[in-house]
Amino acid sequence: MSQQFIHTFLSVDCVVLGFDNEQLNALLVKRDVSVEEAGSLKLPGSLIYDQEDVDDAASRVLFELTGIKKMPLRQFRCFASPNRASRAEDRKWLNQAYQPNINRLITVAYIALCKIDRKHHNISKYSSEWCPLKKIPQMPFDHNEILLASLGEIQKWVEMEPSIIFDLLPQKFTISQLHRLYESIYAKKIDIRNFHKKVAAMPQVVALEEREVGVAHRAARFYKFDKKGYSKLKNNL
Amino acid sequence: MSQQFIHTFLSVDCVVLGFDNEQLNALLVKRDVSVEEAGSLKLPGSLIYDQEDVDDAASRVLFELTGIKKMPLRQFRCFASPNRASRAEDRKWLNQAYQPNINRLITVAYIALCKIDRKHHNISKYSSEWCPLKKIPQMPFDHNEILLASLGEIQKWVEMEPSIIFDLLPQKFTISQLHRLYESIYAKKIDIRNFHKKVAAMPQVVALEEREVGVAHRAARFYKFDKKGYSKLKNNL
DNA sequence: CCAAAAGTGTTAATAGTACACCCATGC
DNA sequence: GCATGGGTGTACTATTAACACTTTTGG
Repeated sequence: MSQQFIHTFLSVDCVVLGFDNEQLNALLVKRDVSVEEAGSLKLPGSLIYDQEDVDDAASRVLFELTGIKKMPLRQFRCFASPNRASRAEDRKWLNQAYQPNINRLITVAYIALCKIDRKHHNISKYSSEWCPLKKIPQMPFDHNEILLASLGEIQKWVEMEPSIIFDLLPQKFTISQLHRLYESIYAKKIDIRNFHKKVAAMPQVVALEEREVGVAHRAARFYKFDKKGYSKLKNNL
Repeated sequence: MSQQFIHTFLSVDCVVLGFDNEQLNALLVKRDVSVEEAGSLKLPGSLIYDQEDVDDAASRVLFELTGIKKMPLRQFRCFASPNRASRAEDRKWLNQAYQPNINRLITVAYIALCKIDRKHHNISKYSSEWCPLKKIPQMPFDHNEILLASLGEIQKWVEMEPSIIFDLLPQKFTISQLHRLYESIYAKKIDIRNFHKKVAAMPQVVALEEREVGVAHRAARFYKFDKKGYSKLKNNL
């Protein structure tokens, strides 16, 4: 009776998104062993420890693989198809990277938003790199599926908690950066005049005196996200 | 090295909500062994099988414990605190119900919406019963926490996919039933006249000729949810 | 002076909110 | 005839969507 129940390893995988003023990028790690068949780039992820909550594991793994700390991480789904780790090359890699005879692997997927200029040290045996969403290669396991699913989640997340979008932008940003970011996330055109109006109505976005320099057109004004103003706003609801 | 990674059982737990024209109820199961310390009512849930996806496991477990089939089930979070199954009475029950030495248990939580008049057979060694949300007892593991978390999810779910709310109502329902249901889910008063207007603007809610009989006041009109009209509407977007 | 992106207002349509009285029925 | 819940309309406000030209700057 008892062996019919699953007894398994559990992993976390993180979809870390960054914005390069043009498009959304995902942070992928390069595996040191060459498993060409399934591609060597994958989502940052690893097995969780024995006495560890999954949420803690996600933070830890992200730090270990990319050097990134204190990222807002959001759990969004458990991927548990019985076949998700059954391709020969994936099993081979699991055996090399962890231990033999991992028969099945269930993963809990997370999303995180990251400033793309943030340094991601290459701490471990992995190196990490930003990859534009349009150029995502074939990845091992169901990582392509996980990434795809995460894109729907981020829209919902931003709608629920609009302030997180500023985690994708540098400290100082222009309205058009913010505009392009909104257009990327919602994957649609947003009228620029209505957008200015909308931003003007956000007390947490404050204009700075500083402007762009050295651009071959009218210099754009910089804005910053005012966390304090934002929490005040929230508390007054 | 390898023993630091978790190697664990995995369960699913389902929060099944029903509406009795007054308030939301959760479907709980009664355990056959008496574990009084932690209460004998719990969320329907069980371990998943070796070759089973978690989503499939949720449907199966719900059927096995309550007799309910083909419920829209929505995964909403993985609960994995290292201590969630470490209370002595919970471990004792796990040992009795499944097998000895389950050291830790990670669960994937689901929400489902159910017509409360739907018969839930008492198929297994469990019997199931509806329990008003205001009278939920102390439950084992972190089931109280899971139930609480699910209530936030259902609001979001209904906003995203309003048609699911009709899964909580009988085939024929009155506007005030629907009204009370909205008020329960959003936990706030909704103006009845504006509500009538809102319902009138929903092409998928169609008025029937039939009315209530034998009530000590003006008889209310019945309405039904027109699935076809609804999908047509969605496809035209 | 030209290319390139920044910045700026008005109007119309839609959705949401507030609010109070008469109607039908059983007892 | 009275208690109980069913059903109805209007006016105000807020939000969203559509739409085009002038400004600044570097080259």
